[in-house]
Amino acid sequence: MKVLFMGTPEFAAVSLRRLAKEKDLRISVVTQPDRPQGRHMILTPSAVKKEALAHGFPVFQPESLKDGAFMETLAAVNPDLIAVVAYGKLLPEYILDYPRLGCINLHGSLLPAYRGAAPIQRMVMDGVKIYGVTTMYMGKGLDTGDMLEKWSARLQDDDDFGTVSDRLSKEGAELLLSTVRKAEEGTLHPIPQKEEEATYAPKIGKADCFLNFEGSAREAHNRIRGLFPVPLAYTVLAGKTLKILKSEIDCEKGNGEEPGRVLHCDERGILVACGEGRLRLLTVRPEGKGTMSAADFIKGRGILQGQKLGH
RNA sequence: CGCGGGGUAGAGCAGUCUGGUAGCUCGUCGGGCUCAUAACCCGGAGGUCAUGUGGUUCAAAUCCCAUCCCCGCAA
Repeated sequence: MKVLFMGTPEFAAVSLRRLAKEKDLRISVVTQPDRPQGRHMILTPSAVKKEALAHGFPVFQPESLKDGAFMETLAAVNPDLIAVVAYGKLLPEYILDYPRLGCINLHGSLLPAYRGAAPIQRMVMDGVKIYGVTTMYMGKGLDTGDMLEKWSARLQDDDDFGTVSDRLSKEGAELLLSTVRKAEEGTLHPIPQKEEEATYAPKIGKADCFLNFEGSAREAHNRIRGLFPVPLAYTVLAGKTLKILKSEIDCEKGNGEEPGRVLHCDERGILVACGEGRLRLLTVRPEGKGTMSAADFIKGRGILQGQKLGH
């Protein structure tokens, strides 16, 4: 069976790696063009491209899917099925209609909740009870297609974006393979999404990462772990950004203290008043410095107690 | 070559502008105080100041040059 795999980040590369173990699949890969990335704007290939090259799969990196050039590529590859995982662009209708067995997408949430670009971060930031992944036939809209298979688990207190993403990429890869096999056999049972239950998970922006402690301690804690290990939540201390990597909830009840005020500093961390409850910062990264425990941050910088975080 | 901050004792920092004996907080080791202690007091050990056996100088953590590494912004 000829499969065209479309994906870009590491989350997608895990699925590609899994499919690559299936010797009967003839895989071609489409991924985003290399982009200048990082501190020195170095042209960097996507995680999926690296994975594809490691297996010797043909790789295509069209700037656009809408012009004629990609039509020729599609015709040349002539896939029986297209598998899409976090590719980063909506597919035009002619592609959706092309493969005989359809276009199957792996999405990082339990649809119809958290449609969109950043479902995993948003699930953790919202502190959902159950998280999961869904495979679906791709529709014209954003993550609107009929659902095929799901996998889910309970969100643990110590989970963060990193652990959940890691788990979902692995379980999602198995789920995608399962769905691909069932598509091949013709044993899938598509279930339409209930539009009225749909929610959206837009891309994470800078504003999503800012923490001013005005919400509850639990909200702040969920934001911090939902953004760990990237791109990280941050606040502002004395005019400089302070990234926050780890935290714990000290208490959840309101106590009328000014949000963002540093109440106490000791070897356990930095205790901060929130709109509701108190949060203890455990691991931070000051501007221009490396990651350090909050206790280390306190040393050498004098007392932080009474200072205000967030502006 | 996108812009910028940083690399000093096990950890976190000051000292660099204005070259001249290596400092602070904590940890660690020893001693003291105490019914006792994570508290307090006294003392000790621990540093080629990222790298170059680079340049300038009577003298370099400090000024100049090159390289490596970490981080913030931007994308």
